[in-house]
Amino acid sequence: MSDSEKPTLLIIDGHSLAFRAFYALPIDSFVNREGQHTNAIHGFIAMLINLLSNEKPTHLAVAFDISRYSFRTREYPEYKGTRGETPPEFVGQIPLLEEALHAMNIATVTKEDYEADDILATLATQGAQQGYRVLVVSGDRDTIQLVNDDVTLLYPNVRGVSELKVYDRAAVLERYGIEPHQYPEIAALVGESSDNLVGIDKVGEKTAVKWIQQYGTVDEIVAHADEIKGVVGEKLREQKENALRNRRLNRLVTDVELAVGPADLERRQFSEQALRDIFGRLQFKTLLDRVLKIAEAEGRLDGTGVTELGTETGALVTPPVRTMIDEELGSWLAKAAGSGRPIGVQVEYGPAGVSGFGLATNDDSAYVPWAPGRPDYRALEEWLASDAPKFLFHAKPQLKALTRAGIAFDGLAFDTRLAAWLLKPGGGPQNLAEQIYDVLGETLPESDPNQLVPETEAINPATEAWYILRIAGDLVLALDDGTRRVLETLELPLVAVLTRMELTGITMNQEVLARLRDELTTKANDYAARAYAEIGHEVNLGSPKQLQQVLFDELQMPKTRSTKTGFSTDAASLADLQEQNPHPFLGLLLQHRDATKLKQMVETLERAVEPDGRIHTTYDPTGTTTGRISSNDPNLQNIPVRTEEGREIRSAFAPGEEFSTMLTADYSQIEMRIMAHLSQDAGLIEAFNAGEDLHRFVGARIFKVEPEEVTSAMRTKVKAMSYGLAYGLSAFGLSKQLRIETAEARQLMTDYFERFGAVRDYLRNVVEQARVDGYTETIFGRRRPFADLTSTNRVLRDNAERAALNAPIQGSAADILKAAMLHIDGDIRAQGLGSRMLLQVHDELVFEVAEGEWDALSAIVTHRMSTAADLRVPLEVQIGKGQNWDAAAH
DNA sequence: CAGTCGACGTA
DNA sequence: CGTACGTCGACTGG
Repeated sequence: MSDSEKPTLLIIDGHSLAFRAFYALPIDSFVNREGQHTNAIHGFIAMLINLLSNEKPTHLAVAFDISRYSFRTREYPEYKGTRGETPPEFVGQIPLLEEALHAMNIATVTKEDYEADDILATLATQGAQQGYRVLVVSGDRDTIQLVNDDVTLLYPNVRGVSELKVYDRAAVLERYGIEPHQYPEIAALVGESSDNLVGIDKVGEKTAVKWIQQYGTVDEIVAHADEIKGVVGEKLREQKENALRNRRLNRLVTDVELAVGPADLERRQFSEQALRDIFGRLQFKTLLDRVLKIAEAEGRLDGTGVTELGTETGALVTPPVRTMIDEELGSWLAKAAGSGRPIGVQVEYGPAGVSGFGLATNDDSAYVPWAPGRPDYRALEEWLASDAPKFLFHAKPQLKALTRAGIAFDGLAFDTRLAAWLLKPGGGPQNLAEQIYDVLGETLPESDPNQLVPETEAINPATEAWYILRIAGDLVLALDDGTRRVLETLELPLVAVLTRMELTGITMNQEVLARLRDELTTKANDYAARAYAEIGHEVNLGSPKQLQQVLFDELQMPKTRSTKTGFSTDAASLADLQEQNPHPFLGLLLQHRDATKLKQMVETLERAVEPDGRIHTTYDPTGTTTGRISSNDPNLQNIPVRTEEGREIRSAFAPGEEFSTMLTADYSQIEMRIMAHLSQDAGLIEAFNAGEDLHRFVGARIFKVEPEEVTSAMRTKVKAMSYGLAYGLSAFGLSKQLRIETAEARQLMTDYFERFGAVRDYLRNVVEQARVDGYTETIFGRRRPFADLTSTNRVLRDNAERAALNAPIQGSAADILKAAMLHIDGDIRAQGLGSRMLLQVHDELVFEVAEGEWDALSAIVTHRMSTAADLRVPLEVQIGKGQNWDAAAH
């Protein structure tokens, strides 16, 4: 068979090429509307298009590294150690590139513990044996060793990826004077700086080639080292171990066990829609047209929706699920968990409890049906309870189910949902199927819960576990060091703490709630009746639309701030109306609002009380963009505190029966303290170190009076100003809030910044830095990306600026309390205390205190909260004690 | 019945 | 024209 009749197998080293493209194309010219850099993807796809039209491959695959670690780093930890941290602009491009490739239905191949080069070597070897013309595309010179009569290397120029240099056997002979398979012998002697492989001093390419031509291999050269004269001979004898080690490491593995072979890589049809989706997100208009043109010419568009998952798409092949019990499970676990490799875990559970486990390695998966108390599950239980690394998606609800079933769990080493949120705190996938599509670009067959006889079988937990590992492989590559640190030191350990808090819940005094509900119902009805009397008819006071009718049509009141659907009837607007146009209806309406709002809240809480007499909220550690935790079902982070009536609701939160009292602990002015720390403003730092009332201190400076001369009006203004700073408050906003003239507000801000100039410099700098970096960062290294800072739309840009200004402050405060929670939880357990942490409200923690433990607990909490971070100012903690949440406030 | 809006509780 | 949330009732579109 002549070459032109042979099928052509094209295999590409994905990372290597994407990295070359990254450095070849200007970073700033390729950014999509989300602020994601796309230059590497663009360059890669452009190169791919050229290859498709020039080489017309019949078979195609792109290989990716799964992580920086492989069997080579195990043998030689310094391997590739010279490579610095991934440039931030490169982060996130690989997953998107994979998505784009999947949209084109091009297979991507990875293998745990190996590098992409080894996959290339394996597929090239198999391809050549099976009669393919093989083209290998890689920017790694080690792949020269693969070249032979059937295998050609296409190597990107220094300039980038627009041109590829062809290395066939003749070209290698001409360039290096040796056979391709001998190339690694030379590299081993000379060394390869990009892999951090040090060669032999004084030996360059010339000497190496000479030796190889004479002796053939490094082994032989070393064996005859005595024959080599001069300084180089001496160096060789001294450093021969380097060369031998290099030779071991640069030998590519040609028999990696892969889920696919060349024949599986035949090019396939793909969906135009899927392609448009991803290229649309990347904003690759020209490339989309070019890909579509080629695909159409080749007849590769199938005109259908998103591609189905499975072998026929060229996606990685899902390993078959094996159901295991008894000894088989024990030995499977021992083997899979051997050498400390992580295992993907998906706990299957329902209302009746845990019903099974999905477990997976990269190429194998197992389903374990669960039945409590069977002795043959001991291996599983021991492994679950051990610190052997486990990768999960959304671990918390699964940990809750395990705890309820009495199954101990430890070793949460990765949570793909948490990791995805850290990388993109905006939203991200909520369930596994979404994340599989998001990260891997594959669509799961979804079973319709409404169908009696499902058309498709629900995905097995074992397969889910396998997907989780694959997703983790991709996400790990996208994590920068700071984000990884936040994940490993804060978010992952916090999962167990939040799990305990949710399971513990908080006792409610239901008599108090019932009494409140009665009182509020009476009040609300009373206000409503009196309000109706004022206007002469009934109206739904809860309907903004009907209220507008009453206020602006019937009562002819002046128009308020306009909303999308008319004019505002919110409390501030009604207060304004009351001033301009006093009417008893307005006051009654406001009072009715207050009463009904509180009544609804009480009723919500009553409904939420479970049979144990306690409310179990659910914390969402991915609920915010800044790093805070949110609370829902019910939300216990917005229980009223500002008004006397509202606080009565707090008094219904009580310690459990066996507990003596409640303890609340909160940070005072933590956000201002973080501002002082980050801005290093000498005045503000002094204010906190002086230990006197912050607003009084600041007020004295601004109004140029003695602290004791600061009036309460002055203090109010300063307080509003200080708090507003961290939100990006404008003079206009300040004037509105304080009901003062804009000029006065502007003067206040000028005076403020005159005295605390470093604060202004800091705030400006945060935004500027975020514009350059594309993200902000907290003290602990948590990042929040921002795209709109460079938007030409002023509203978008201004909003982004205020959010960017606030993110490091709010986020750092969140980090600090999280760190404190971890330490407190650790201490409570280490000291074997019975007291329990119940609630977290952003800067406050609530505990129930066991008999006789007040001193121990308050010491732990005070110590751990005040030392949770090392700032330039002290972290002040206030502790309160009382028989309910309200009474325990200070 | 699901999704959106206005309003309002918290830090 | 002040950041970050969750929840409610009314309303809208189907």
